[in-house]
Amino acid sequence: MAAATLKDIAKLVGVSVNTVSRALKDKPDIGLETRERVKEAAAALGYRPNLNARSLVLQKSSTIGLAVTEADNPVRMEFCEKLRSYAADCGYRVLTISLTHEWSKGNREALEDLLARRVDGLIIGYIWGLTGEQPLGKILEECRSCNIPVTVFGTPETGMADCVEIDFFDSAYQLANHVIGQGYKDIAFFNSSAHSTRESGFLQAMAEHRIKGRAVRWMTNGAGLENAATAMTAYLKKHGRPPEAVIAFNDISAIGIMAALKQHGYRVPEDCAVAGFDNIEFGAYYDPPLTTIGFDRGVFARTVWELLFNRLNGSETGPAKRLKLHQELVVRKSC
Amino acid sequence: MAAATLKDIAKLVGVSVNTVSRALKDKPDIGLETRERVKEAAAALGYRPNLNARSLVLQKSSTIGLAVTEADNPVRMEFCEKLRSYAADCGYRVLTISLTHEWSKGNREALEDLLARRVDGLIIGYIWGLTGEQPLGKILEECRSCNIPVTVFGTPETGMADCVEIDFFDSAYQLANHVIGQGYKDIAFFNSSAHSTRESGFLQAMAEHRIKGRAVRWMTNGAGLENAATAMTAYLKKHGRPPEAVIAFNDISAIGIMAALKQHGYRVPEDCAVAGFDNIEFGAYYDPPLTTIGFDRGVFARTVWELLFNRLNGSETGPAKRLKLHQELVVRKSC
DNA sequence: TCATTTGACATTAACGATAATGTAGTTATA
DNA sequence: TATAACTACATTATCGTTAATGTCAAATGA
Repeated sequence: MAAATLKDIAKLVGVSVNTVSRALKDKPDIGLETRERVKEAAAALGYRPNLNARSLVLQKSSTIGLAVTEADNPVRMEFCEKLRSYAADCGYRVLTISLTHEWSKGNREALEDLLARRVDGLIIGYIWGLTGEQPLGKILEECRSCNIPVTVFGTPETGMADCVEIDFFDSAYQLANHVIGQGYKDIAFFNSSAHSTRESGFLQAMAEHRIKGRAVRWMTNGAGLENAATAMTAYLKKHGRPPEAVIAFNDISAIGIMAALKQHGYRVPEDCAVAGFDNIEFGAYYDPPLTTIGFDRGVFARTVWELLFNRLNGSETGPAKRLKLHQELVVRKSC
Repeated sequence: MAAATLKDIAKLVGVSVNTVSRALKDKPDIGLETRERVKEAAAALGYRPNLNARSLVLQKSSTIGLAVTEADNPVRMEFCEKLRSYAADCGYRVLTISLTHEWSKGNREALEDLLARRVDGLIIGYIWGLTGEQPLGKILEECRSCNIPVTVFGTPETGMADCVEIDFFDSAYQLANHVIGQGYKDIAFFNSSAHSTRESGFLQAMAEHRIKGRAVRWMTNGAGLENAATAMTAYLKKHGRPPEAVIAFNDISAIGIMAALKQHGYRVPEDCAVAGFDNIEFGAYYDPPLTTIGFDRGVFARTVWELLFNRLNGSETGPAKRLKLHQELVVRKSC
């Protein structure tokens, strides 16, 4: 009734449990005919190895934990899938969990759960605004003391784990220069609360062109559609009209902003140009298609995975590494 | 160096392993002072129970597997999160994997992996077009023979597992009636390849009003933005102008269709009204806001969970059950 | 021919946790 | 006072799997 075990196969074939184990793994010291009979019996019983038992005795699970925020963001999904694929090529399974930006009890429990399953490594990404804060820091410390390698990305580095950064300063700088190059002067940066790398790049570009940049923080939980729309509505109420151009924290918020603009009767880009970050698929299908900045997600996932894999196989043992990834402009009609 | 075990705590405190186990679980037969000392030592060592070992000896993992397609669809995400929450309330953890519609090797491997981790139950959802096909059927059969309860949803029932259906026939019927009620007569249903429940509901409503319905199948892998846009472009090329109204297979394809319409210079809804299914968040922020049909996702997730939970705790042992869930119109500006 | 190698298996121990059972020492009961 | 009952532990067995040894007969070599 329950799932078949090696013992069941052993009984059926009339050999010892160990012989079954070795036969199924094509190890030496097993007769040809015995091997055949074992495999047949295994197939007949629908045998499936118990990974829990295996990871117990092997002292490794061949599993890595992947924890990201905003898992419904298409960009994340694409990343997760690529990463799963790279890991699989190296013989690792991936357990994915989704985190929230606010460091809730749920986040901690979800990560604890991965550790309780004895993952061999951990990848944590896209967490904002809580670098070095107690909860994440404590997890990282525990991982270090247990010798579990961790790679983080999309979050300011902590020094406690390998880190792949996306160069958002440069991205914002590039994006701002593009917007400025279009001839706009009254440019507003719509920012999320505690994230300022992009803002700094924006301000840098503005300063170099001696334009006074405006950064609006809408101070909400995350850069979602609704928050962004609300922020633009508030902006309009305060200033009476939109800026000439808006750079949004990401594509999703850019779309929220465009929606609000249109709702109030403004045209994009004629009355207000809009650009975002991430290059999500939806952006290309909005009206107007969204100008944005993004990167090759395959390269990104591969970079993150290799960082972790080098720790897993022991080929890298030094102090925490730090890599930076570049983004490229995608110019469409919104700006 | 490695993670702390009960044995480590036992050694530190000077008691037996079993005493430690019982102390941490607040079971009787343990002295007050011993209990304290054990807990202190556990905290000091950063002890975290090994779930693999626990599930081995308990013969249950308190974990259920959740497999859905299109995990980047916001609707799915919301569902997954609610389900996780309900399961947690019942003491179950959830392992989530994402499937593809085409029944690839990856799908099977991912499900096998869940089974190999000895999940206590399985929830599979949003798989199209392969009901009763070998791969899924075989998995369901294996689950049955291992006594692992399964609940499926968003896919035609198989008779082999409990099933929660969304009443897409009725939904399409409602939606079509709304569109007809708006006065449109030349209405096209943009369908995905192998899914016809919605189409049937649409045609039924059309027939009742003696209007000739048109159903276009764009025959692609999934109802994504790009496929939908391509389909509408093809429609325009073929007919020279859009229909008066379009009902799309889902909100995502509705947006793709609207994007294509606008790209060719047509206005929505003036030149062509559009409606979709699902009520995704993006729809409310599109220009124009999308008319759609959806349901309370909390209720849906709870329904699915309870079906499985009743099997897990043995309160339901009969043959496969089948439930149907109703959807409600969300009328916005696009139609 | 007898020691030695080799092939093909069986046996044992271990992983970490838990349940069932065992056992001193104390307390309560007859 | 003898014995049962209880307290607070320790011991042992078990889950499914794998690695490290053990074992025995046949094949090989000197």
